[in-house]
Parts: sequence; C-alpha cells; structure tokens
Amino acid sequence: MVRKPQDVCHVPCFDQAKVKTLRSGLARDAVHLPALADFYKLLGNTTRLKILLALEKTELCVCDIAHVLGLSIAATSHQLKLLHEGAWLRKRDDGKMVYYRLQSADLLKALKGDLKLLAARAG
Amino acid sequence: MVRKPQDVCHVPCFDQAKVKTLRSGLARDAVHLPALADFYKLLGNTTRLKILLALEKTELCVCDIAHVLGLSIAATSHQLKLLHEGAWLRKRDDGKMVYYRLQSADLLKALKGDLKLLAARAG
DNA sequence: CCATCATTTTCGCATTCATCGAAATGAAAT
DNA sequence: ATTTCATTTCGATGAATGCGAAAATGATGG
Repeated sequence: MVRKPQDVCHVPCFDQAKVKTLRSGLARDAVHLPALADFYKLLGNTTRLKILLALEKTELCVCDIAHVLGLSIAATSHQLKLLHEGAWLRKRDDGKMVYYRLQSADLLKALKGDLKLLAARAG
Repeated sequence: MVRKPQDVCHVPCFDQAKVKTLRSGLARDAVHLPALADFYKLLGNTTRLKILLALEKTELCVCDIAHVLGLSIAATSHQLKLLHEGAWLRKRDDGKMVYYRLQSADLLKALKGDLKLLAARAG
C-alpha cells in the first residue's frame, strides 16, 4: 500500500511514540473486540430487544412471542435463532412447541444499565 | 394484511391474556428502545470500539487516530463523525487540527462492564 | 491573494444485514 | 402412513454499512 503525502501528519500532532503505545494497547484488547462488536450488533435491533424484555419474567413459545411482537412466526423464529446462536437464549422442546427463555439474568441487567446511561444523558 | 391459519397458534400455548399483558408492558419501554438500539448499533463495530478505547486517557487528533487504527483519514473522520453525532465524543478545534475526546467516562465504563459480561460467559 | 495542509464531505463500490414468503422439517394424533 | 401444525430453513430482494478516492472546506503562512 502506497501512502500519499496527505496520509501522514507532518506536524507535532503526529506523535509517533504515542501512536505506537496506543497501538500496542489496542492490540491487547483486539482479541476481544470482535466478540464485543458482535454482542452489540445483536442488541442493535428493536425486535431482539423486545424479545429479551418479553422473556424477562417467563419463558414463551415462538407463537406467543410472535403475537407479542406483532410479527410473523418466520420472522420471529429467525430473530430467536440469532439470540440462541449467541447463547443468550435457552431452548426447550415440548412436543410440537418450542419454548425460549433467557440464558441468564445478567444480560438483561446490562441492558437496563445501558438504558439508564441513555436516560442520564437525556435528562 | 391477511393472516393464514398457520400464523396463529390454536393450542393452549397461545395465552391471549399473557400476550396482552406483555404487549402493554413492552409498549411502556417501546419509547426508549429505538434509542437503545441505535446506541448498540453505534458500538457494534470494532473500528468505533477501538476509537473509544484509544481515547480513554487522552484526546487525539484525527490524524493520530487514523494511524492508530491503520485506516485512511477519510474513513477515520467518518467514524468520528458518527460518534460525535451520537454525542459520545467532544470536538476541539485548534488551528488546522481537530482533536476528539470522550464526552464522558461513563460510556467506557459501560463498555468495560459488557466486556466483563462476555469474559464471564467464556470463562 | 496563493499555496499548503488537516479535515470533512461527496460519491461510488462492495459487502453485509433485514425482512418476508415459500418450502422443508419434525413431532403428535388419527 | 397420512395429516396437521408449530417451527425452522431457504431464497430473493431491498436497505444499510464500511471503506477509499477525489473534491471541497477552512485555517495558516508566505
């Protein structure tokens, strides 16, 4: 890759030592960042957030979740699959029915914490 | 919209009362969910996560951030704009240079909390 | 004014993501 | 075995995203 002159600052702001330090600092975290980004991607969708909130107190079958969301069964199942693949939901088969519930309460706790962060900013 | 028979559960799992309760419960939160989803969308990107981490201790100019990320200035500026629009970064002009810093430490605190959540799950 | 430089914006491209209908799967009952 | 029905998977389409090249902006210095 060829760098053009513009790509590099030639003024004091371009602190090679600082940049190098930050780069190595980030390199340490870099291993975990994709997982963190995936986590946020999963939560960056109102449908999935609604599912998590709906499951706060009790498990639900796909059909009921679909009705709560006002979505088709297929669309609902798809979102549930994503949450299940991320290991945030647990699945229970009972005859024809499939019930989903939260894997743990920690996720919802984090979610509510973030809601507070937003509320604090707005207020 | 026409519903086909399959779209509705006809078995006991379809608990109208429960669904109705959950729907009204969600309706209360619904106002805040888009903002929360947007928040997560913004964080669902390793480049932006790296920017936030790089700015943890000190402000940086666009040029330095680009070098830390190994990205073009234009791409870096674009991501900075998104974070700035979300009011997570603060901007300071100094002559030709533009410096960015975290708006508050709360965001990074939440971010690290979520990292711990992931680590706890993995461990 | 003119040139230079850091940054921003515009534009286009490639990739990913969301959404939904339709077909497939799997379990239960007749 | 066949039917029924909740669920899942498949497939196609449109929208959104991330990025860089190039042009535009805005500030500085000659």
